[in-house]
Amino acid sequence: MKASPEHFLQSLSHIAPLSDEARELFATHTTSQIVKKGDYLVREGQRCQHIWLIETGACRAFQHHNEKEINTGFYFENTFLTNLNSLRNNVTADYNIQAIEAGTIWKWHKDNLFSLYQQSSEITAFGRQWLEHLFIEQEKHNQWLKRHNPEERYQSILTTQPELLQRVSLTQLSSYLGISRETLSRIRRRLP
Amino acid sequence: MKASPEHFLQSLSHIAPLSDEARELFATHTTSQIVKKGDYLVREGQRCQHIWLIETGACRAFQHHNEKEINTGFYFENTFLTNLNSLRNNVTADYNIQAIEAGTIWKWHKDNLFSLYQQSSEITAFGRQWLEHLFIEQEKHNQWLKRHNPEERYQSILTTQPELLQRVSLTQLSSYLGISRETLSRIRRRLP
DNA sequence: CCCATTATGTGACGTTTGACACAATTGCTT
DNA sequence: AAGCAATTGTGTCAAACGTCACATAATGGG
Repeated sequence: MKASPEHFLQSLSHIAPLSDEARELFATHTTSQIVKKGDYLVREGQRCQHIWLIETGACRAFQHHNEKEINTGFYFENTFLTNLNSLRNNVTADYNIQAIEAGTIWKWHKDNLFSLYQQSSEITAFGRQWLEHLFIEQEKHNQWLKRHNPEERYQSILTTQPELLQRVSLTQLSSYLGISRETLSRIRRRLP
Repeated sequence: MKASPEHFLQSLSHIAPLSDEARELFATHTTSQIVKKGDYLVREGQRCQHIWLIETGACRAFQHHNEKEINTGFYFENTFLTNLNSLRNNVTADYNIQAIEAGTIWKWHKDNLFSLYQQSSEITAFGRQWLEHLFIEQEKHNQWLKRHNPEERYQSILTTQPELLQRVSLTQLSSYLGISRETLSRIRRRLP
């Protein structure tokens, strides 16, 4: 099997199933792209035109605020990412998406995506279910932020996504946790 | 036109259009319900079986944590609400949905909803677009929590959703802002 | 392999927040 | 209208956090 996103889409079947035909249709409209560390997929102020699927590598979403960078999400292999607000509502992006590791990604132009939705009700159903999944994750993240204090948030990263610490700098992680770099450093010192 | 959710669905057309036929199909599978202040639509530990549409009144989503209540969302007229994780994945709910004002709501059972998705690709497309909208709102809310300090968060509520202060207690609002009741009280004192 | 650059740790200090206790106010019920 | 319960405000104090400054460690390019 030549490299393609089809294998990934199949692995998603527990979240949102797709027939072989729909998967192939989806895969024929994508192109591969190599990204270097630091490359931007979208910048604040631009209009986002694609959705991406990370084959290898990692990306972050962040926005500038008061001379600092606020990291709002980290994305790794086999995840979709896009600036949905910009893509869907044709407005300028209010956050950046940047590669933090070199790698390769698949991309779909939004015109192709919308066309696929119209061609295949199965792909639309896939989109709905995928968005349900995304929404639920986002809602959980939201509750997590409000329910836990900084130390608890760091602890839960340690236990539930330890790989994050291997692939993301502590400076980036600190703003994701909603605290300063120094506070994160001190939390790490006083934990086992 | 007799009371029905159809009028509301039409008003959503800028977010997600529905034909007259699909709207009517959607509306024929709903039932009306009267809720009193304090009624629960879902409790933690139960399985959520419905989606609701608020015609009049207001609801909140909250979870218990360390003897306190963390409010994670407030919902008013003409908005859908459900515990999507519980509804979709058939797991027990990890947060409550409760009416905070008396009113009337429309409800759809999840079996009906899933059946409607299968009957009408237009309703599936509506679901996808509605979820896109929900995801974007949730994502913005997350960024807002990380970007602003408590005082800025309260300020932005004042300017962008002043009605929230009329319909939600300050105790409830404080946990939504991620701060204690007392801190919110002091922020209010030192602002004009 | 060395040096420059970046990332991370730490000390000091002022500010903010949370927790607890209690007072004042509001709102609802009878 | 009175009285009770719930909500909101406030005083005090300790703990947590942010900021600034600088030290140390790790990384990467030439």
